[in-house]
Amino acid sequence: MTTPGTITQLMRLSKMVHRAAPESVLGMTLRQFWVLSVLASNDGWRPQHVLGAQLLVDANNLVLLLNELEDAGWVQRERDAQDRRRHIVVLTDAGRVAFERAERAQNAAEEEVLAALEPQEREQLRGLLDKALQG
Amino acid sequence: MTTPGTITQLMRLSKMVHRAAPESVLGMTLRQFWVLSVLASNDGWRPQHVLGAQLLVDANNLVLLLNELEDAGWVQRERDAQDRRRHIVVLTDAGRVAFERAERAQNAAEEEVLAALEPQEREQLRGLLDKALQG
DNA sequence: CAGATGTCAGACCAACTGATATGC
DNA sequence: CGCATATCAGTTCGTCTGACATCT
Repeated sequence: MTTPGTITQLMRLSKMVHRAAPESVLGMTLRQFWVLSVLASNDGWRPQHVLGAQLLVDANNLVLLLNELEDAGWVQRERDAQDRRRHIVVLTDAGRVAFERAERAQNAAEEEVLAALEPQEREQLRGLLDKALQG
Repeated sequence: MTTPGTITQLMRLSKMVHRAAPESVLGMTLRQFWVLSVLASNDGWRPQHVLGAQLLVDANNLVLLLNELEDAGWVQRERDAQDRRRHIVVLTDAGRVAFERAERAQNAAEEEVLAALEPQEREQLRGLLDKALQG
C-alpha cells in the first residue's frame, strides 16, 4: 500500500491544467502561450536556441511552433548580426497584446486548478517550483 | 516584464519529469506506470470508470491502456457482479513486481528533477500538490 | 574541415471523435 | 426507452528522427 510519488502528483496536476486552459479559452495553443510567456519575461526577445532550451522544446519542434506564431503576426525572426547562423525571436506589439489577453484567461484557469490552496500556499508552491527549475 | 505563472512552471517541471523517466528506465510507459500506481495505492483494484476519473484519462483511451497492461500480464479485468456493465481492474502479482521495480527507477528520476530542493522542501511541495489535487 | 544552428519531410505516438454493443 | 459503461475504428495532434543547408 504505497502512495503516489511527488512527480506523479505533479504530472496529474499538470494534466488538469491542460484541461482547464484549452485553446478556445486562451485564444492560442498552450505551447504558443509558453513561447510568448518566455519572450515577455525577457524584454520581448530571445535567441532561438536559448528559447528552445528554456522551454524544453527541441530545435525541430521549435521551428514549427515559431512558424505558427510568425504566421499569426505575434513574433518575428531576425538574423543575429554577431553570429549569422542564429535567429533572434522578437515579440511584436500584436504578440504582446495577444499574450496579455491570454494571460488573463490563464490566471482564471490557475484560480480554478489551485482553488484548494490558500493564497499564501500558492506563493509557497510557486517558490518551490521556481527553485526546482533552476537545476 | 511579467514572470511566468505558477501553472506554466508546473508544466515545465512536468516536462522535465517526462524526459527524466523514459520507458527504457521504468521498464514501462509512464502512463502505464500511473495506472499501476493508482491500483497499488488502492489495495490492488479499482472499478474501471473510477480509474479513468482518477487518472484524468478518458474512457476510450483507458481501454487501450488497459489492453497493453493486460497483454503484459500486469492487470486483469473482471466483471462487477453487482453491475455487469462495469469492469473491475485488478493488479496481478506480476504487476505488483513490475510496479515496484519501476517505482525504484522513478524515485531516482525524482531525485534528479528535484535535486535543487532540500528534503524538507520536497515534503512541502508534496503536501501542496496533494492538497491542490483534492479539488 | 568540424561543429553549431536552423529548416523541412516523414515516421511515430498519444489523444480525441463517432459509432456500436451490452446491461441498468 | 434513456442512460451508463466499455470497446473499437478513424482522425488528428504533438513529438521525435534523419537529411540537408547555412554559417563560424
